[in-house]
Amino acid sequence: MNLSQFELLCEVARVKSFSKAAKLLHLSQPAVSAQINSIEDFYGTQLFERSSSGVTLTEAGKIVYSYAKEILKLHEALEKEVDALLRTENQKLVIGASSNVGNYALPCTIWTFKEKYPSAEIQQVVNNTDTILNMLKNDQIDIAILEEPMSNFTDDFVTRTVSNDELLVIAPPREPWINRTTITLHELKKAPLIMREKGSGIRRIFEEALASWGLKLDEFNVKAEMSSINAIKSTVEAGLGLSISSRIACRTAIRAGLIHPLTIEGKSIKINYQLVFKTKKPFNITGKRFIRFLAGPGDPLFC
Amino acid sequence: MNLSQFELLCEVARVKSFSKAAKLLHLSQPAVSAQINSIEDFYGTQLFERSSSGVTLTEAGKIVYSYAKEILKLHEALEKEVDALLRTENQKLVIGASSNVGNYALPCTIWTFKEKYPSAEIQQVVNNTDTILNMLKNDQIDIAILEEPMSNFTDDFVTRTVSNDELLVIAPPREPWINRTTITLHELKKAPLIMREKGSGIRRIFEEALASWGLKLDEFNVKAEMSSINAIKSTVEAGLGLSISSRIACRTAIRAGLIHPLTIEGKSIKINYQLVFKTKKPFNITGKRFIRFLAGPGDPLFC
DNA sequence: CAGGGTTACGACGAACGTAAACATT
DNA sequence: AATGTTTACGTTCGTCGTAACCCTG
Repeated sequence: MNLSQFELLCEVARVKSFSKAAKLLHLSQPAVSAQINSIEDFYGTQLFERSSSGVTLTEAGKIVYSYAKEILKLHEALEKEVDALLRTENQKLVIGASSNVGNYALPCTIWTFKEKYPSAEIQQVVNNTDTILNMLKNDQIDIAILEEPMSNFTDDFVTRTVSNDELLVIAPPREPWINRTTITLHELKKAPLIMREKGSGIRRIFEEALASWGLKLDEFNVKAEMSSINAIKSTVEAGLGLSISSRIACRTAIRAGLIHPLTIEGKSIKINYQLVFKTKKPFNITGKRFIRFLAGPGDPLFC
Repeated sequence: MNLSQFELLCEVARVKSFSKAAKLLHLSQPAVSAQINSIEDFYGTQLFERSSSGVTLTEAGKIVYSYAKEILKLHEALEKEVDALLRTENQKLVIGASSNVGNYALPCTIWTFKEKYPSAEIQQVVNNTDTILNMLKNDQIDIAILEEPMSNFTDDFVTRTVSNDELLVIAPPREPWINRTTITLHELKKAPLIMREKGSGIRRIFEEALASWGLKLDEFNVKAEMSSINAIKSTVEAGLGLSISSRIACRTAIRAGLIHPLTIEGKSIKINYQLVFKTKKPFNITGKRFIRFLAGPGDPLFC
């Protein structure tokens, strides 16, 4: 038996569904199914009652569940104690992140991480995707979290998808947009558009999406280029144009009614956020833990 | 992290040596080394101080060790509870064993096993190797423990070595043997010899050893064939001849001074005791546990 | 027929054993 | 030399994801 199997079992028991647990653990449903089967095989009895509307713990399952929680708690305490002992050691980790990730997602992630590992010293660097990538190459940062840097990557780097998001068109919250949920590509081409600067991951993803539809950014009515997401939001809010943003970057502004989100009719532009680091990097304990942490249950960035 | 890794760590900590732990856990030394390395990597710090005279726990290692013991204890309690819940279920396991194993090794093994899993119902069948094999084929027993049945086996069976032993020549504890520790092949060929019956694993192993030296049993002076190990020992003790036996079958008689062990000069005949079961066998919990148990630390048969 | 769980299968990585190297006494 | 650990390498087995399938409301 494996601690991660206990974690899986606890997650399944908590959400009462293989498929939901699979999503939360970043696994496929069959993988969860197989793991549960192997655990049941280990204890020689069924632990979950399967039904078409999810699963429930059997009597034996309840026993295993309660002990599994205890064991995991004990192991967390173990990690904390080792942590306390090594407090004097090098626990520093420098994380670089693109604007979207660094400004809107990562702070909460780091906060959760530091709650689990209080002695970790994390330094955060935010810049646009290209700049962060260069810093990673030059060893100025240990690890990066970026919009999917696609294939322009050598074997020297490891990438691992940790979350996903989508691109939105953002508009001022008034006519003609306020009562619409979509915008046609044709409309978007004509509208005044504010873009992020070159080197922005969001901009690149948008351009790649355009390319896949046979379009180029030149054909659009780009009024301004800005490197600050806040500046863009303010500009859109002021009604000076539309822009492109990730959902996470504008979700609070949307909730506050400051800007209005639109999707492009019939299209959807997904973003994968990835962890990137050098293959040969010898991480200290904080680095190893942070990588493990991002692989754990729940969405590490949208927490 | 894995429970078996905790077990390995505890074993290493207990015996303060990678190589000794490897033997006790039926692993190679490099395997233990690699596992410890991977555990140390997980916690981000060294857990054992290596020296040429074994290993000692570091401060961090002591912490991990104490928690590991707790976690394993908790997991044993978990198994016990599941066990109690399933007490009404089918917990029966029929184990067949050859004379050597069944008479001299298995009783203690089963006793230890039942101490760990009190609800297990184990029935033991003892007969010679060939008979036990036939019973296994006919599903009269669930599992067999035998002298290595070599290669005369199909894919339908799984074999797993669980312990080893050696063949001895046993002699009466008086002249001319009492002051000797070895016997030449030439002497053995001439001496009156008492053999186990055909179908005995011990006899087959002896005959195979002879064959590897270019000899046949016909060339020996076989005075009698007996199917009872006790009868053979009594006969040897009475000075009526020499015989061949496994060390485990005669160790108490040797300790009591009733018979005298000899090895064949320049030769050594090893015995591997193996667990054998049908590949497709769907074991109940007792069966699974028994198989796991035999793979655990310590020599399961010479306990 | 849609949501949820299982089965089948190919790919990848972890763990093992063997053998050889290396370190210490 | 002997004992004990590490490194190197090929093999095997476990775990994963994809895709197809099956069951039930």
